[in-house]
Amino acid sequence: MVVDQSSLTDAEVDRIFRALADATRRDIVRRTLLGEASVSELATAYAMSFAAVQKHVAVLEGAGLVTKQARGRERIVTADPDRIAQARQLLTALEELWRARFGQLDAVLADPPTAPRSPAGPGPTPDPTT
Amino acid sequence: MVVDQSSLTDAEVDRIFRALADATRRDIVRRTLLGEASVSELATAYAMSFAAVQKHVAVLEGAGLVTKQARGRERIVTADPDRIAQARQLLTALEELWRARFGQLDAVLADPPTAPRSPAGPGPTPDPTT
DNA sequence: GTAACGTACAACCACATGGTTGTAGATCAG
DNA sequence: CTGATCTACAACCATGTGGTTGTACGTTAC
Repeated sequence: MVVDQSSLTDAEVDRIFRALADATRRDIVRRTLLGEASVSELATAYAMSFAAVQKHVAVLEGAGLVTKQARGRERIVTADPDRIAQARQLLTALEELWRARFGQLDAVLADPPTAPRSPAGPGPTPDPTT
Repeated sequence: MVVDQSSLTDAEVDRIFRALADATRRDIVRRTLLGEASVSELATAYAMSFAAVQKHVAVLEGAGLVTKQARGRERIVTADPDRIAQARQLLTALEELWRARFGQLDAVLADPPTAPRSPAGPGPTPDPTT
């Protein structure tokens, strides 16, 4: 019932999910959710070059999942929980869409005289040839 | 509170989010959540070749987001809402991780009999010794 | 000032991805 | 059987991705 005003472009959603489709980046999100960390601090945690971690952070930043702020010569990375919530909301919306498939149930309850139909949807009649 | 035993590999999570990082594939998931559809039926909905849609379905299938079942010469595609729920749960876990940053408040409320943990401090003193 | 540190960025490489076309095999309709 | 449909799969191409190394520049420490 919560009408979510996502206002996310397809391209933005692409970037968000793509950014999350990497274990290193998910771990960076975890760490920066728990507490801010500089890029170099993050880099020490992974078996890859500093530049590689830098790129991962850039991908996360491009997806809006983290933000960078300058502090002296360091760049402090902080995760944005709202962005994650938006992503989660997208998945929740999908699940609710699925629920709507059986949601004729509500219609049935509101419309008793209707014959109990199978939730096969607006497709052709199921033809089990097996 | 509900301890979800996802038991998802990093590689699996990668595949799930990567599969969701494409507008066409997300739309296929939507359609097949609402009702089953053959690959050729899906293909008519997009401005690309049948083979391209076939590949998208294969990516979704590889991620476990949809399943294919043979029906005559057609392959019926059906989305798996459980898989989507798993993905959502991963994001929820991240958000809860963030909440933990602001104190064991929830932990205290949800875990009364346990001895009071040492106040890890909600301040910016992260020391994630993995 | 000099050296070390943290970052940015470019160039490069191997490989995956998203698309195409083409060919071939099953299956349904006539 | 013949033809149309649906699918599978291979080959190919352009582009993106994840990693590397190297260089340059601002900032901190001494």
